[in-house]
Amino acid sequence: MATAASNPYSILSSSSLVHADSGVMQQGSPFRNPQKLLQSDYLQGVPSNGHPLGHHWVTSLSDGNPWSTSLSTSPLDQDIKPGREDLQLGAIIHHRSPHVTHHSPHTNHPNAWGASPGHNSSLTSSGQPINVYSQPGFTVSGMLDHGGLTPPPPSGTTQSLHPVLRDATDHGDLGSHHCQDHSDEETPTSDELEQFAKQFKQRRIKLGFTQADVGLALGTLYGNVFSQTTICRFEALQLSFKNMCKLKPLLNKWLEEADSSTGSPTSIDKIAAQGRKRKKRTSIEVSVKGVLETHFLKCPKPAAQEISSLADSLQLEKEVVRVWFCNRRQKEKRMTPPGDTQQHEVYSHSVKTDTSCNEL
DNA sequence: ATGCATGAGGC
DNA sequence: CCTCATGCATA
Repeated sequence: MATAASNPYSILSSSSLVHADSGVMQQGSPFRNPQKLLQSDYLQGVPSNGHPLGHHWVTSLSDGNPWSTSLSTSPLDQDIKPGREDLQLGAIIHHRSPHVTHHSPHTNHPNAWGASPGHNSSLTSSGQPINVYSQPGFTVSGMLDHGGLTPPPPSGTTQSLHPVLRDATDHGDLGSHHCQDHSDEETPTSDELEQFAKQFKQRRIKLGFTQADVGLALGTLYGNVFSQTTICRFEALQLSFKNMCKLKPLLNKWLEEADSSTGSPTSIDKIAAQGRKRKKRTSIEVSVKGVLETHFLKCPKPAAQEISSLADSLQLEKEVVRVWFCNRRQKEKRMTPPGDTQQHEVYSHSVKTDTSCNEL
């Protein structure tokens, strides 16, 4: 509690220490499946029970369902913004392509991910001609077909996420001519992404690269640097559908590059790690998290004032609480819903049917 | 592998 | 203030 009480940012006075130790590529853990959900991962798995897969997430979020609403809500597809990194030193000539990943301008609201069980039919809201060429279930994974180097993908996994995978061929309202000539440019299906992520990971490990290596390689090869975190999340399908789609082509290219080059000097230049004032990460105690969780179940989107009072009672900064809710919501929207395969017992917390959760 | 955080866009 | 993409720092 007191750890983050009023601790300002770490000062970077004249003795600005540059910890360039970030070069340590430690984990090369070739084994997957460590351990999952260590904390109470809750999950609003309502008492519906029913599903053998038991993943029935986000039903409670009324407006948070991106698989149909959010994607189409965006007036325009946000294209990639190159200048995200703020390196103030011009010593490094970091040349980057203006828009390398500019593939699908719009018309990509594949909502193929986890359509809410209530079957939302919200596309074609503006009457735009959407015709996705994606096959449900299996598609031609036309990637890396280099000789017989690739082992057969373990396609027999029981962990199938997203039970409700609506196929694009189902659209019959505007001349649904499902042509299947897509490979990697068009929006893939969630299943495709899942397969790719899995293959990607195993190839990466076989080739002896760490997640961090890949992230850096992407930067040098295509101008988009990514962190270990992002690569990790990609492999674990913990990104939003849209985000996954964006990253897939890049990773695909890296994969081709990597396995075509036998022992090539994948030397990458490290861009200077710029020191920025970052707030010390607040460590929220488990008990406090439990309280926040409870509140989240009641109301995932508390009003500002409610956040304030909550923060006050928990002795946390308001900003911390606000951010917690933001992150919690974001987490809810990830591709892999918590506990898709192993659904443990969820405590049936009687959620208030009451839509308003303000108590002030 | 993940929790908390930053920041750009958008209402 | 929110969402969304992304990452430092940490368990």
